[in-house]
Amino acid sequence: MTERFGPDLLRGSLDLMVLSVLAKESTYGYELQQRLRDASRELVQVQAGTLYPLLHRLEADSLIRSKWDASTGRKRKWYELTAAGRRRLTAQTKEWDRYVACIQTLLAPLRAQQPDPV
Amino acid sequence: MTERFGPDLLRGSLDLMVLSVLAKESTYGYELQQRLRDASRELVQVQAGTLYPLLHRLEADSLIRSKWDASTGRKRKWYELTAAGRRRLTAQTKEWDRYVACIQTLLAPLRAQQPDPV
DNA sequence: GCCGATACATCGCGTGGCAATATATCGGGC
DNA sequence: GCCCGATATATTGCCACGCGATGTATCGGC
Repeated sequence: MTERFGPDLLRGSLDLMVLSVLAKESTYGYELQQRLRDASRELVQVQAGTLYPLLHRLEADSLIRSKWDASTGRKRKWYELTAAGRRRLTAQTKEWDRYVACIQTLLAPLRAQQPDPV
Repeated sequence: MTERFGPDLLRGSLDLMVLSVLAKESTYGYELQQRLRDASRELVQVQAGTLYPLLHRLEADSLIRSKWDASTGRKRKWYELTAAGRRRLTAQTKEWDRYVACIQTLLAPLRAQQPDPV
């Protein structure tokens, strides 16, 4: 039962995660939160005070688009990716991969010294 | 010629990078900066205004230890890892690996949709 | 002597995750 | 009918930290 990831780690890729969830399927804030929690085995627990401002920010940047809808029973704010959002997602994924590869290289000699436990 | 990584990305792993450099070899601030720059092909360019406070922070947490020395020609503040620093490095590396694996899982369905260009 | 590289330091700014708090609605148990 | 916990969104203030700007000092080459 490992702890959830700290704020500094999340900072680098929360946007990416949210965009990727919305790329799979349009949804609303609260469910998005559950989705991230479940898909990460409780490791990514985005707080409400983080998520909603984040969504507003993405919308202000026209990366996502929102629409209030109560037809599914409850009044919810549904979000979907825009074309710009999809482009950003692609770019951000590439950026993330580059970053991971970079750190991997930096840590490589260290791992050689202390071989990783399989 | 890709751009250097943004502040939000670095936030998650700058400590880790600095600790890993010092694990290989004790050194001083300015050279540490060059080492990171070179080892990352210019992608990680830690600013002086970031590096020095960071080193002070690590030292305050007893993860590194410093010593002024001018015997190599110039007056420099040399840093080396403490035992606690080595332990932290190990822990932080594990945390990083877990995090990367987690994001990898979240992004997996996306990559399946849009297969990565070899 | 001047200038650029080396070397360390500090300040103020902006960003963004977080806890706390607020508000409203819904369904189930009693 | 009423209460309570889950659902659902929003805002506020706090704090950590990367960054640009700026300051200071030393060294070597021209």
